Amino acid sequence: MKALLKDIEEEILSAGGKRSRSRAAVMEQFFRTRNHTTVEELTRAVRTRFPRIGAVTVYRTLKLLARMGYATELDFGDGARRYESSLSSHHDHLVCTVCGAVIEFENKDIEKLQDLVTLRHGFRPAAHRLEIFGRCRKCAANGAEGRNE
Amino acid sequence: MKALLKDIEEEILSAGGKRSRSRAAVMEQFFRTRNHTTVEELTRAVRTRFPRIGAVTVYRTLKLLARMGYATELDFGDGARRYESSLSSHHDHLVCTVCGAVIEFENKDIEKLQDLVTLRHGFRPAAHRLEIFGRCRKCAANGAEGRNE
DNA sequence: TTTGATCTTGAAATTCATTTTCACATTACA
DNA sequence: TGTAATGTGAAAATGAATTTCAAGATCAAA
Repeated sequence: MKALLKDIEEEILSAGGKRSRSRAAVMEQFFRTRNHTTVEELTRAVRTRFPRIGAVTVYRTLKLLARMGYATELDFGDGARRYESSLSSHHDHLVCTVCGAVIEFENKDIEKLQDLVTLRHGFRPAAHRLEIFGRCRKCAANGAEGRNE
Repeated sequence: MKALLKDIEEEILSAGGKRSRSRAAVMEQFFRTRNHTTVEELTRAVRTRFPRIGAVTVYRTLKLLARMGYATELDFGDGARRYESSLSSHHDHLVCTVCGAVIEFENKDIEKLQDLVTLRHGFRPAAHRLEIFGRCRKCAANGAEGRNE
């Protein structure tokens, strides 16, 4: 973790950037925080320790991490962009449209089939995103209605 | 097509809605227009024939169609929500981050694997979305840089 | 067909996430 | 240490999407 932050800082340096306390604080909090966090959540979290850090810096830092490949932008259709660390192994999402729960899953076979598809189209994949929307076990049992029903 | 519009109108009626010329015009244009259209594009198209129709009505109509299951909301990460008719068979997308080209593909095997995954989690799927981002054949050959590089 | 309740509309106002601007602070490196 | 460049935060700007509201349509009952 300590090492990770150092690596990122050095990558920024060698790309012509500079170190910054604010950015370091945001990055550390980001890799600490639960996954699928929004800018708003992360800003609040960072501010408990560094009250003067602005939301703009959080936006900028997350965008930077995404550009460098350390974070992934997500969209679960609720109007707020979410970010997750891209360091843990790749996974996709089951999103419950009733209670908002997000279940992560990993499926190598699906990935392999995706590679076949891209190959067939001469397409060079860089990233992908698979989200399945529906009702989680609990909400399906309750027979409750979802956001779009 | 004529029949489709009639069906939708009747579904709206039996749900307590009323007929409307504006909405009919938007719907007809929507099913005529190329896929992956934005509200802005569709508004412009509708207005060539009905200049007084407002963008608000287009927003409302597309949202309605999505709620009724006749349209699907998409997000290719370029800041504008897109809609496609959900009448043609389901497919997913390869999105070129260099030139913006969108290639549709269909893969039953991937869908089957998805069903297995949801089953395993007791999840009742209602919709899913799979987008693969990267470079299309042409842009990969050119060695050009993409939006996020 | 008139009436009246209800839905729909379009323009303008509003909301809300995100981006840009800008003056000032911080950092890197000579 | 000087200084050129990058980073910061507050406020302003942007832009897509939604809400509001008064006026216009539509439908069903009388």
